[in-house]
Amino acid sequence: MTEQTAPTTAAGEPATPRGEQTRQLILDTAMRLFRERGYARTTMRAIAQEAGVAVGNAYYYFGSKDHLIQEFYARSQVEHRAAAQPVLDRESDFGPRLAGVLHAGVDVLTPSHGFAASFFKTAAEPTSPLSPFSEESSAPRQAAIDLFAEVVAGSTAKVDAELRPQLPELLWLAYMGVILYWVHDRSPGQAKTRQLIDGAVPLIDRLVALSRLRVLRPVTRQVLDLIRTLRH
Amino acid sequence: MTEQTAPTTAAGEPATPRGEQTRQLILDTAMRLFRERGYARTTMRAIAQEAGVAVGNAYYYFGSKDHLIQEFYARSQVEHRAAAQPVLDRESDFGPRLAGVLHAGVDVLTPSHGFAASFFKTAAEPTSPLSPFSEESSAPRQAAIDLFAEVVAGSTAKVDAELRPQLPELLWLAYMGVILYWVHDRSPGQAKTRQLIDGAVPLIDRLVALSRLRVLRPVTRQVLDLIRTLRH
DNA sequence: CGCCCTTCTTGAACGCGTTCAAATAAGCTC
DNA sequence: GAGCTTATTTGAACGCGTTCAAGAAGGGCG
Repeated sequence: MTEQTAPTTAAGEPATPRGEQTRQLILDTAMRLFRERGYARTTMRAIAQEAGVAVGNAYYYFGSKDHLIQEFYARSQVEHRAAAQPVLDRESDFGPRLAGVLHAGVDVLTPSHGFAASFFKTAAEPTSPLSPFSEESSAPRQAAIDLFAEVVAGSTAKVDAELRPQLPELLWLAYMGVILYWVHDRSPGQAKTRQLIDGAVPLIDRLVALSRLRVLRPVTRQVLDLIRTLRH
Repeated sequence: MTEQTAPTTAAGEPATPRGEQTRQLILDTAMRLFRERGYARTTMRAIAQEAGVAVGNAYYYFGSKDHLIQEFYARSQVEHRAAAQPVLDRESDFGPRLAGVLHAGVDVLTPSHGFAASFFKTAAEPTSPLSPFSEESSAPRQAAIDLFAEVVAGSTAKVDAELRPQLPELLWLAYMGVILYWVHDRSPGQAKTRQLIDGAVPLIDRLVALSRLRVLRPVTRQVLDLIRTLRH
C-alpha cells in the first residue's frame, strides 16, 4: 500500500509496468528456494505457490526455468562490479588489481556455490541462450569484459601494443576458467580456487610483461593471430 | 537364429549375459535416433518403440537417458584410439604426433557434431557422473590420458624431467579445451577447430621445449607446483 | 458510466523422463 | 518334467517443465 502502484511517467512509456512487483516477487522467491533446496529440487510449482501466484504467471515473466538463472547472472555481474570497486580504487599494480577482481568475483558467487554448480550445465550448453558465449548474454558478458578492461587501463603495467586491445577479453576468458574450476571445486570454502587465483595471477602478470620482449615478439604475434582467427 | 543365444563359458561367469542383445539393440537404436533427430527431440518412448521394447526395459539397461551418452563416450574413445594408431605408427616428432591425435579425435566426433553439442551440457555438470572429471568417467578418462602418454613416450622430444609425468594429463586437458571449442564451433565443417589445433600445437611444442631451459626452470617449477596443488 | 484495448493472471492439460510392482522367461537342480 | 531362483520385460502411474485458451483487472476515452 505504501508503494506506488505502476505509475505512468509524463513520457509515453511506463516507468514501472504494472507487473514489476509480481516479477520481483517471483524472482526473489525463486532465488530463495534455489538457495534453500538447490536448483533441480526447486519446482516451478513450488516457486509459484510460495510466491502466491499461478504457475503460468511465472512463465508470463520468465520464458523458462532457465531464464531465472539468467537473472541470477545479471544480478551477480552487478554485485561483482560493486565488489571490485574498492580494489580498483586502491590498487595500481596489474597483478593485485587482477587478483582482487578475480577474488571479488568468487566472493560474490560463494554463497551460491551449492546451487550454482547444479545449474552450471545449462550455461555450458552451446545452443542455450544462457551460454556465456551466446548472443543473448552479450550484455552481461560485455559488462564483465569491461571490468577487466578497467583492470588493465587503471594499472601501471606496460602492455604490448598489439596485446593491449585483446587483453581484457583474454582476462575474461581466464576468469571463465576460474569459474569452471570453482564450480567443480569441492574443497572446503572452495579454498583451492583461491589458490588457483593466487598461483595463476603472477604467471599471467609475468606473461604480460614478457610479451613486450623483442625476442618473444614473434610468439606474441603468433598467439594473437591465432586468437583473432578463432574469434567469431 | 543364426546367432548364439547367451552361451555360457566354461568358467563361471557368462560371456554374454542373456540381455546383451537387447542392450545393444536399444543402444544402436538410440544412437541412430540421436543422429537423426538430435538428443533433446529423441524421447525414451521413441527409442523403446523403435527398438520394439517397453520403456522400462531401456531403463533396465541404462539408468537414465544420460547414461546412453556415457556409452557414446566410451565408443568414441575406442574409435579415437583406433583412428590415432596410424599417426602413432607413422610420426616420431612430438608436434605432428600431437596434432595427428587431436585431429583424429575431432575426426571421430565430427559426424555427431549436431547432437553432441546438444547434450554437451550434461557432461559439463559437475555433479553428473558424465562429467569428464567425475569418478564414474575415470576409466575412459584414463584411457584418453594414456593415449596422450603414448604421444609423449613415442616421440623423440626431450621433455623436462619434472614436466614429463604431468604432461599426458596436461595434453588431455588441452584436448578437453579443443572439444569445448569444437562444441561451440559453428564454422562450416568445424574448420576453425582445425585451425585451433594447427595453431596451438606449435605453441605447445615450443613451450614443452622451452621448459628445459635453465632460465625458465623456476617458472616451470612454479607452474607444476600449482598444478599439483590444484589436482584433487 | 460504458466501451475497448492492453496487460496480467489463472489452472487444467500435454509430453516428457523416470519408477516400480507385477508378470514372464530362462536356467539350474533334483 | 517340477520346482526354485534369478534375469528380464512390461506398462501404468508419478512428478516435472511447459503451454494455452480463457478470463480478470486496469486504464484511456467518449
